[in-house]
Formats: sequence, structure tokens, C-alpha cells
Amino acid sequence: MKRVAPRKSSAATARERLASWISARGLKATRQRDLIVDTFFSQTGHLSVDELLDKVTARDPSIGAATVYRTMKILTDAGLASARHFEGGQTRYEAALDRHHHDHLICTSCGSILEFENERIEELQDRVAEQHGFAVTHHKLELYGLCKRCQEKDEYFRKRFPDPR
Amino acid sequence: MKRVAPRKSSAATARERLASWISARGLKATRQRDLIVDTFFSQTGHLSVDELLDKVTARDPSIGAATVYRTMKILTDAGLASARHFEGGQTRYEAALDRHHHDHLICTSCGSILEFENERIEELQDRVAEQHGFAVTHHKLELYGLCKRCQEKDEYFRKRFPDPR
DNA sequence: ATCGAGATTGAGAATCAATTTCAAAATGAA
DNA sequence: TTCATTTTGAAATTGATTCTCAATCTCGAT
Repeated sequence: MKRVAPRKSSAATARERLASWISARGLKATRQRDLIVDTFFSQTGHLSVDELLDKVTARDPSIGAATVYRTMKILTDAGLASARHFEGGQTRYEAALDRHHHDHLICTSCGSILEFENERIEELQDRVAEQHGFAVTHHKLELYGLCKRCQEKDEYFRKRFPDPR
Repeated sequence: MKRVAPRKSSAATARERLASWISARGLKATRQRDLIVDTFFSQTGHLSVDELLDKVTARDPSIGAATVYRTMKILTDAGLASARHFEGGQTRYEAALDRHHHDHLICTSCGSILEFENERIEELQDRVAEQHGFAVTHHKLELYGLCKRCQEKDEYFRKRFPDPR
């Protein structure tokens, strides 16, 4: 019989880590924090505070936006989430539990986000920084354009409704 | 006798190009637009609207912020300036006259910005996009950290005021 | 030079994401 | 239980940017 090693859900792990991070600096555990963290880690992808707030208030309508903002800040400081500032104004958060660094491909039509890693690019970046005497702490590489699906959609419409001119 | 080919200032060129772009779509030339464009192209670097507004109102205090915002948008649409959204909230504009694409090194301490080009990185980006079936329209590569000068300053202070512990 | 449709302006209001304020409620060590 | 401290939700505030609108300006046609 095949056995899968018992594996804690990432939400559970995150809650534990957050707990120690919180008590380590005299903060306090609260019901709303737990609910927000739980909700956040049960999602995947890159959530805006708005989107997260929606899911959270679905579970407990009394929770306010400010608390979600505050909690995501804590999660970020604790290294359990990372904040991304893509084009379009609002901050998006993604889980950062034992995750490698990675960059993003962002579809400007449907908003979908793909992730990728590329060691060669990272190396070249380091070299560039070195050449300029820069000590890099973090970086941002984002490729914007049309995802495959949106390209196909585009093509389809162009065929059916050719540019009248 | 050596003769240097007469060369128009980039500000002059920009004004010309803007003029044709503007008349081509039924817009109108105005005194404040000219002044803003002139001021913008007489500067170098990456200006925020605030910084530009300061320089502009120094020349004509009656010009409002909204007009500067509007003008920079036109300049961007005309391809004569490009908008950058570095960390820290406000949009910064840089002249885009006959400029190659380039990326940025941004010092998080003093705010200075270095530019660089790297063909190899661009190629690798294209390859990544291709692998994911993405049609990239633009991208953003920003390296954040400490510039040489700020590293040296840091070092200096650490020597004189070693971490007491 | 004058006219007039339409574009532009400046000031202030509005918006949007995010942060701060503050009084009331919750937490947790003693 | 007590009580200093932290947290919360709602509302106010901030900061960047955009919008609104009445007054003004521009420019091609007279």
C-alpha cells in the first residue's frame, strides 16, 4: 500500500510560523488574523487585498478592510507572503512559503499571471549589478503581453471581423 | 576648419514632433504645453510630475498640476516620453527620443537611478516568453539595492559606530 | 481681423489604494 | 480577575492621479 508522508497544509504551517513570529515580538493572536491568514493560504495565485477581503467577509462580514491590510503587512514582514506591484495600481500578494524566487509573465488582456524561473537571467543581472558596483537586494522582472489564449481570441475576431478600411 | 553638423536640441526636436502629432489628431498647440515640454526636455533623468511641476511653476506660476499630468500623458502617447513606475508610488517620466530600450538599477537609499542595456538578458526573456506562448509587448526589469556611494557611506558609519551589543 | 466650434485650462472635487486615528473590545501574563 | 497592552472597525486622512466645469484659448473658415 502506498503511503504519502503526512504533510501539513501550507495554511497550517503558515499559521504556526506566524504564531511564533507574533509572540516573539509581543504581538497578540486574534481570531480575525487567523481567519485572514487561513483564507489567504487556502487560495492560490496573486491576490489583491480587495479580492482577499471579499473571501474573508464571506466567512465573517464583520472583518474590516484595514485589518486585512494590516495582516498582509505582518505576513509580508514575517516573510510568509510577498507583495507584488504589477501594473494597474493595487498591490497583490502571493504565498511565500519555501518558495524559490521567480519572475512573472502578465497577460494585459485577461490578467492571468504565469511564473517562471531562469537562472541564467539571474546570473546576468548579478553581473550587471557588479559592473556598476551595485549591491542588489531585490529585483523585479515582469514581461507584459498577451497569453496564448488571448492571442487566439484576438486572431479569431480578426478573422471574423477584418479591419474595414 | 572643422564643422560640426548643425544639431537641433532634443527639446526642439521633441517640440516639432509633438506639434505634428498634435495637429494630426485635431488637438491644439498651447503656451502651457510648450512650456512644460520645453522644461521636461531640458532636464535629464527620471522626473516625477511633482519635480517637473516645480520647475514649470518656477517659470510660470499659473500653470496647474492637472495640465502637467495631461501633457505628460500626451507626450507618452506620442512616444516622446516613457512612464516608469518604480517602487515608491509616483510615476516618473524619462525622455524617449531615439532612445534604445534599457533597464534600471535603483538605489533604495539615495534614489539615484542607473540605466543599463543587456542584449543577452533580452534574448533570454524572449525565449522564456516563447516557451510559454506569450506575445510580449513590453517588460520591466529593475534591480534594487545600494549604489556604490551608499555602500561606502554605510561602511563608514559601521566603522565609526559599530553595532553595540 | 473676426467668428465660432471645439479643445484646453486651472481650481477644486472626486477617486482609488493604502494608512492613520481613535474609542471600544480583546488578549494574555501575573 | 486584573490591567497594561495590542487590536479592531469605522471613519477620516493621505498621496497620487483623474475628472468636472465654467472660463478661456486656438485655429480654420470667413
